Amino acid sequence: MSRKRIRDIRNEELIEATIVAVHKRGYGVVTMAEIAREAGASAASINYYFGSKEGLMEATMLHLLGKLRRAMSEGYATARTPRERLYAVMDANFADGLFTVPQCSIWMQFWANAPYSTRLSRLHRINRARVRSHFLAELRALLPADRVETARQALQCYMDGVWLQAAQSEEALDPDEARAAAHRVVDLVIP
Amino acid sequence: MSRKRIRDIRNEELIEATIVAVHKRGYGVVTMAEIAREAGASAASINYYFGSKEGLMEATMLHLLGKLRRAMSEGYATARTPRERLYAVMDANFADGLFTVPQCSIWMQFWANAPYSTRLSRLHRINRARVRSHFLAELRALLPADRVETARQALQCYMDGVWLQAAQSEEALDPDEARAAAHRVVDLVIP
DNA sequence: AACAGTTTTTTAAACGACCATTCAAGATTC
DNA sequence: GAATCTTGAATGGTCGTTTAAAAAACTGTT
Repeated sequence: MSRKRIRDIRNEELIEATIVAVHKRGYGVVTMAEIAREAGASAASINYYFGSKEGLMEATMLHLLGKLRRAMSEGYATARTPRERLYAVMDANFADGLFTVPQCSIWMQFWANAPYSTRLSRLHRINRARVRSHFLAELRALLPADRVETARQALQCYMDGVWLQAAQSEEALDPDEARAAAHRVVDLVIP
Repeated sequence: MSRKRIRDIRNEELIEATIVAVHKRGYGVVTMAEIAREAGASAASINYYFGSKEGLMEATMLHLLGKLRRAMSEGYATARTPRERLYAVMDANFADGLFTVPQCSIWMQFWANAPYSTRLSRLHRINRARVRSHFLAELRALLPADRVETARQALQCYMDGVWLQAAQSEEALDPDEARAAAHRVVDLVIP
């Protein structure tokens, strides 16, 4: 039990260090040594835990996807109407613990690199399909059928676009404001 | 004059090869040798023309930005009403010669890497500001002042989001359909 | 509490591969 | 014959991964 715990703690620490290091230096050029320094460990120990650099990156992506999935489940649990659930999908993407520059940044990097890794692109496709089906389910209850698809594209692309911009930001983000803006966009699309 | 011509031809060829090679292999991992092979030249000759890998990448980005700027100017020239000009901004982003998988892909890669290069991020900021001011100018003529900013965010982020998705596509893109979808989104936001 | 044996964790150093860039010599164009 | 262009080979450096050995953590026994 205690043995298991150590492994989990190290995993978490190394993944957090990966997020920070990738944000600081960029996915393409960050080195194992830099990630290790960020975590106060050695490059060799990262390989001990994750097998390879690619394994570390995949684990980091899984970690972020899990965070996003949990944030969305929580929101869904309390939302009662289709519109509230639509807000909830948005809010999950702009949740306090998720909508930070380093995380938007690393998400962008993964996104850009997903086409070159079958494992990453698989994770990516699954996540996108889930968001998509959530949007469709709620929009069908709010709009006539012939306007659902356009609204879905508008909202889903909006979310992606906000993250894309956020990754470029030089100041800290304001999740509250982001959620408020997202609600305004929802209200614009579905009066 | 003829000497000048050769240099221009080579520049163009090498930049096109760069776009294809970066699309195939990824910005972070593509090598000079791969770009050279794509162009049917040697890695050394790329350095002869562009000085360094970073110089080549910057020139490629400038090339793409120029394309986008020209596409937008053309559209603006014929558009007569604010709504038509709004369509024109969208159409420029989804123009036939621009909205292809390799170009969306490389754009994404540059985007992801812009924060780590002062030169790239500068180009990026300038382009974004120009698109933004175009949007604002037209939207102010179409909407009450208190709804302009929300509409601008919705449309600009939508554009970014579409590119982001397009970069992941495994099939060829359909610029016609993309423009039609963009028009529908404009109509959704500005009834 | 102390100790010896076992397992898990850590890292310094070595390895091997890869890559951007330079350079000098040759090819091409004017 | 001079200027421009091209490239094979050499250079110098970087990085991911492996390895072997040490350190630390744990276990059961006395």
